[in-house]
Amino acid sequence: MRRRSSAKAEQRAATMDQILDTAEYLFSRHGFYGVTLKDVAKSVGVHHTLINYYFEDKKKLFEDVFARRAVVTSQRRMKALDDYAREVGDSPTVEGALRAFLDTDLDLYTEGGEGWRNYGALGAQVASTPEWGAQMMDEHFDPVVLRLIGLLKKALPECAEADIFWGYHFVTGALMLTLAKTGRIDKLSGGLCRSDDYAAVKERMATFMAAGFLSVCSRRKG
Amino acid sequence: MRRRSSAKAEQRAATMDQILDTAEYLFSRHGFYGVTLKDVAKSVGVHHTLINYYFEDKKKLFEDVFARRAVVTSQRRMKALDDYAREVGDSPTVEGALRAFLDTDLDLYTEGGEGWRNYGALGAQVASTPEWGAQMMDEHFDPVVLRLIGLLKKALPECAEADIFWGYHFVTGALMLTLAKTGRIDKLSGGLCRSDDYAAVKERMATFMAAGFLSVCSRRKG
DNA sequence: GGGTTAATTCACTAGTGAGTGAATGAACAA
DNA sequence: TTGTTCATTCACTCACTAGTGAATTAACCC
Repeated sequence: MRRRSSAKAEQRAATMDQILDTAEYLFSRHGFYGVTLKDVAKSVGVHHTLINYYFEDKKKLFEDVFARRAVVTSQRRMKALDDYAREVGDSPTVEGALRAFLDTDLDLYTEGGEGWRNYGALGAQVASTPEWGAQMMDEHFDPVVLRLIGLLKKALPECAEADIFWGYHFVTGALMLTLAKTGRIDKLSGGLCRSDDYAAVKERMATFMAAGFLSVCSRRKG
Repeated sequence: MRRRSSAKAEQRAATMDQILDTAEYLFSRHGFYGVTLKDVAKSVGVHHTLINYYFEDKKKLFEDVFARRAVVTSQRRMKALDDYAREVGDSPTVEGALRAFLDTDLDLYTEGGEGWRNYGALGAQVASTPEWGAQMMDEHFDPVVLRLIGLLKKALPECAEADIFWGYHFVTGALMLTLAKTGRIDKLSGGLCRSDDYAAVKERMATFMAAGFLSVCSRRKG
């Protein structure tokens, strides 16, 4: 007989999700070392040792927080890139590939609610953490990034490989700072632009970056 | 009579510099909360309470670390922008302005030795820290950034202001990820590109970003 | 309803955090 | 040489850290 999820199992899942959500929020704001298990527990309204019960230790909690959504965004973008590649057959454009990669993600952060926005800020922190951050990025995002780079190479067959990798590096830097949502552009622009206006970024980013790739890659041919 | 700096004063300055250098290194790798005053003191070879003696408290130490070089890079870039503006009179180009801003800084990180490279990684972290990071960036870098934006507006008189601010946002994101020096691009590119190869970045960045600005700003005119 | 299992809390350990105020000792000035 | 100044250390406080193992409570199943 198929097991209908019991009240216990539901409670378990709900509590774990609450812990993950809260930890995600706090980690995204204060970083790994800036948050204690007690902070998380207190905010959830639960005894702090319960977190050890569910997540083994603090590091594991952080990794679980990161992995939970990394899987989702990674798969989503992979699918978008696959769809795009199928759609255009053998002739992708730089902007088309970047749109599949960037717009898909920006939509997610726009529509995904607060949780996704917190995760974005967390990802931005992880991405610029030399310690174990780069390694976590590698583990979760290498496949989809290499898929994008494959398409870019196809779109720019004459282009030096290094130019494409550095171009991707610029793209990801810009994306990470966007997701960090620090509020800096708000003050800098006197309120004209808003850190959380992902639609404004989506409107500009792929176009901007595509032109960058083209100019760098054509520069040698003068 | 002018005071010749005594052995004591020299010692004082030397010790403070050592503490600043060490704190800079550690903070850049583990973040504010990931470093204890004892870590710093131990690494310098001094009692941990000496740091309180010189720097009041931990937060103040961090701010002093950040401010020490922020002043230098800010002034340097301001001068480079002024020089460039004078040189070209009333008709700057996007790429020219970006070169004055970016290349000047990248040279500094290339030639400035290990201290500057650590500071770069620290700055990258600060820039993507929502907490007090954005505020520190504001305080130290708003003038030079607004100077750059002034030149970009002149170079792109038809361009919407928001496009220019978002363009700057992309530029700074890319620069920060470069300075973070996480090693990610090394693995991703299979060793073809190196995180610490600022010369490679300098070679491409201004060109890349200038083309981005131009394409976004001309997009509306179809 | 009673034994079983799992979620949650409790009491505790062993260690670390930043910071303070008094003590030490060495350069300094007269 | 003697009293002063100041860099540095020392002894200590108080609060907090992650984590463990036992105790408690509540759902579950027959």
